[in-house]
Amino acid sequence: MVDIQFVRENADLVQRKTKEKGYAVDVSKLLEVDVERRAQLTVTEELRARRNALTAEMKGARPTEEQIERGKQLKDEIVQKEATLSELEETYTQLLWQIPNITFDDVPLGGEEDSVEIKRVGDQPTGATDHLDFALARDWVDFERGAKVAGQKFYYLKGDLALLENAITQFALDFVIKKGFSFMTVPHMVNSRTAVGTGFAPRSSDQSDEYAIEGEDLSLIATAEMSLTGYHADEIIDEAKLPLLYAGLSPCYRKEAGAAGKHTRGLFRVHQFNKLEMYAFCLPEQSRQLHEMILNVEEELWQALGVPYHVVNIAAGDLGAPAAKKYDIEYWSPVDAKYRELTSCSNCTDFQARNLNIRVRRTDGTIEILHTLNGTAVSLARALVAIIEHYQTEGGTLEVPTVLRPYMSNKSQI
RNA sequence: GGAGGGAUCGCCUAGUGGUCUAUGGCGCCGCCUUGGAAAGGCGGUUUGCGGGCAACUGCAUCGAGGGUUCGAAUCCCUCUCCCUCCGCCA
Repeated sequence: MVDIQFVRENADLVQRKTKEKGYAVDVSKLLEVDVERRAQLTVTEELRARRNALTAEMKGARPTEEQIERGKQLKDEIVQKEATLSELEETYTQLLWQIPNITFDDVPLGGEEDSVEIKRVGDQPTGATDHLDFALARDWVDFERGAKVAGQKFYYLKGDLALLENAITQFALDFVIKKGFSFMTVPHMVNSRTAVGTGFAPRSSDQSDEYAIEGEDLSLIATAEMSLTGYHADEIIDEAKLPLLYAGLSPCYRKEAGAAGKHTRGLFRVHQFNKLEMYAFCLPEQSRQLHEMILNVEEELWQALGVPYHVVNIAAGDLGAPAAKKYDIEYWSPVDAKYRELTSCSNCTDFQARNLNIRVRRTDGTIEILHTLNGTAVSLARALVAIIEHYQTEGGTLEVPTVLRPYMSNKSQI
């Protein structure tokens, strides 16, 4: 959620930014409820103060009938006021949680088409075999049996392709560790507080892209970002320890509801894939720079893998609620002759951190909400698509990118 | 999955209905003392939301939520997590 203090002081700005992101939220209604709620809170607190005073008065001696009678009356009033208060709180919270994170001013306005290319690296070759046809011909992937065993969009990776996935993972892992990220494996399920707090599940309603475990307060993670964000929930971290850089490896589970019509062939959009995610907890004043740093790591990594790409500054209307700004790296697809999403890198500022109560204690003792960022190092299924499209040879084999060879028994071809 | 025991302000800890506006110790901060330090003494030290220029002050917070009561850290219920034992098991 956003900072209510900020909303109070910048109502017009918040309303505008919210609209730009495509959210229909009545900010003035929220502020109205906020005022009511605070007034009710004051009244309730005064009554509680009177109750406390009465209790103090009764200390030591046996309470008189008159005192108990006064206490009973106070209690009734308090119960009444508290009921009204909690109703107001609920309305208030509901409205507040509808407001998405405030975008930075360098985020382009508009929808998906309005995202801005800010950089292009590599050339734009065309004419390659589709990754699925290529992989099927080598018996590297089996969607039919995936469907038999689990359902549509589940798959087996086999043989050298499975080994290649492993090699990419190892390479990327070594790469980000050198960049200062601490590796960790993470829970593959999270509770609803974490799912909601990270912005992946709505606060009330089961409309979610996550797979929920029936009868449990658990969902399969859609990304390690969820587990990584929750890692420091309810903690106050000393300023000197920031930024904290983590890299989490996990499978990602997505229902991909509503993905019909989008590019869905083969491994590009599936229900389950592995991903190595970079994550940062940092001081508010560090997050802009760290965002660029994480993007830079992504770029270096994909340059090392030799895949042409461009970087896109995602437009406001295409941003998720938690992000203040997001860069996507899209690789050039020689099959489709266009750029396709490969990685993503978001600055969520204090939005997720406020939800999950993650704070920093400054050296002067003050406490504030810290900032969080996340960025894909490699999303393995898509990485395989990109590499198959770019490294196929005329002989029908796949050249192994140079940097991956040490992780592939030094093979140059598979 | 079963049985039992736990969860208190950074850490340890006292606390079975009003003297808890939560004890004591450790750590930390400030002051006194000192040539300087240590020891010692005095004071302070959870977090959140309010009021006040400030000194200061109100409410909440003893794992979470609900209940009983004039009054709950304390009693009751539900849940979460931790420990021990049993069962199961990579």
